[in-house]
Amino acid sequence: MARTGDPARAVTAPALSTLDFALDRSSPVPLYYQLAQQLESAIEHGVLAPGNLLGNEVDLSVRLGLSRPTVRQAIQSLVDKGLLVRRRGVGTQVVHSQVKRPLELSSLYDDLEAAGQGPTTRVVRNEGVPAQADVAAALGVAEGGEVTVLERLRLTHGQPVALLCNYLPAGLLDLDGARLESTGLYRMMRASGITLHSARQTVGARAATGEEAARLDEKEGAALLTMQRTAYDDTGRPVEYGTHVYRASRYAFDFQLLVRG
Amino acid sequence: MARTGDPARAVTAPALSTLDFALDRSSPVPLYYQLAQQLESAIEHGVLAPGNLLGNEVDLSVRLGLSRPTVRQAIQSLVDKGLLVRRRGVGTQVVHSQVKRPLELSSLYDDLEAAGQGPTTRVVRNEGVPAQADVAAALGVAEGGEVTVLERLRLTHGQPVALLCNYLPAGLLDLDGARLESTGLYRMMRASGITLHSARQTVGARAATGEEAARLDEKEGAALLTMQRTAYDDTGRPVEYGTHVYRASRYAFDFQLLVRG
DNA sequence: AAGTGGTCTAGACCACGAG
DNA sequence: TCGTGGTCTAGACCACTTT
Repeated sequence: MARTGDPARAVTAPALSTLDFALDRSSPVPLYYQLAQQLESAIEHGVLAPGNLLGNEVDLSVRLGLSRPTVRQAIQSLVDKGLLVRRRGVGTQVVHSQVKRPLELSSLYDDLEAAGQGPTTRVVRNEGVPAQADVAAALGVAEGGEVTVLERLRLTHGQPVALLCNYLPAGLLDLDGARLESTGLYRMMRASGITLHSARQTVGARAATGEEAARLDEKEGAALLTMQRTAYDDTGRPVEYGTHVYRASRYAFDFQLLVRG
Repeated sequence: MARTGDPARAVTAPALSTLDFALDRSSPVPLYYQLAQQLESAIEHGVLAPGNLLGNEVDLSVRLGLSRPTVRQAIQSLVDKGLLVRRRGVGTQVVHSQVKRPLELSSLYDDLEAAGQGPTTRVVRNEGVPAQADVAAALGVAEGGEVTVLERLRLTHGQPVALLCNYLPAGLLDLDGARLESTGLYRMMRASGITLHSARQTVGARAATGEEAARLDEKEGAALLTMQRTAYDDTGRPVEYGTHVYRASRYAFDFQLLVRG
């Protein structure tokens, strides 16, 4: 299956002309967004194959009955996602395979969004405490001020995978234990109108202490993966600070980086 | 230093009206980009403080002698970077402190862009070899086809930090050993006209083998941080596949995630 | 009611890359 | 030379938030 050279045969997608984009002008969903979604779906389903040209923007806008800026906005959003490439004098083409789903920041979502079927969560601790120095600094509150501490043990298939310790500003959220075990922290935040925007993470490794080993069913000294994270909402306010420890034998971070042009 | 509530006093930046944005219409640099840079600089230097309103887009465009879409494009780019927040009916304001520099994908750049003063690199191996199965799959070449293998030892302050093993498609690059040690892989790629676009990474941990321990000046069984990465250029073509091992006692990944709206 | 950003239009000219 | 995307304009109407 040699796929070495193959100089990106630039064929205009034959299906594109017959592809019917259903644009609903009465819908509250923006036109550029409708178009972007349908293009993305066409790429995902292989209707638009890697290397296919999209046809120039002017023609496309005429055929769709949209203005060129609107079509550009749709295309641009897919370029940002890494699905399309624009080249002056050439055209817009579907990116050369690979790298399908950018994984939606999996490490962040996996951790905050419990749910699913395999993974379960046991809430070990959930109470208000005075903030230690590092917590206070991360959450932007006074040292000794009240914060909520949340300790959870995460398991998959009955086996422990991670120890999660999170701190939240006091009163940010109603942390019902039962819902936490079934719903996950991230969904509870979202349901409370908190929009996550960015997070700063540090990922490292170290040997397990005796207590960690006992809780995670590892031997003392086993390699653990550690992660510290501070998450911010869309106003830049810190909403979560956490220290997580993972069994390296059962867990790894898997994520996609996009280089900003 | 309690900075708890402080309900984001929405004050229009007093300095904004006197801020002189120097827009050069004869410059090849796009106007929206010039504006974005100057806004970013103003935010960075504290001229625009967190929470400050930017003033509405229409006024701003009139005052700058630009059209509204152009001003919007500048603002949007800073919103994407997480420096500004837009709210309907409210306005655009500087994000509420924290999270200044998104670190420019440091883990990727740190690794590829050697240079600097502290870190040095020793090239241990640099030759063409037949691709093993995992390498072939990652780089999209035939199994057994020729690829370039590159093994490097990275040191800071004379101490070993990491073992880097990278595979590149054969003939992609002129890998001059001397330049590799001083310049770094990433810069050499960029100089060859290769534009990095995205990368897929897996970060984990494990205990050091005897050989790794010897090379990294650790004890056998010490916790190591591991990373596998496949990097792609802007056409989606894989340009690098690597397996890296770091001394956990001296290295951690530090990066910023932006949640895509 | 007033003000804000969100979307959309119908043009225009330019710079770059391919042939 | 010609076609492509890159940039820019000067409007318009709408939805949402605050007062």
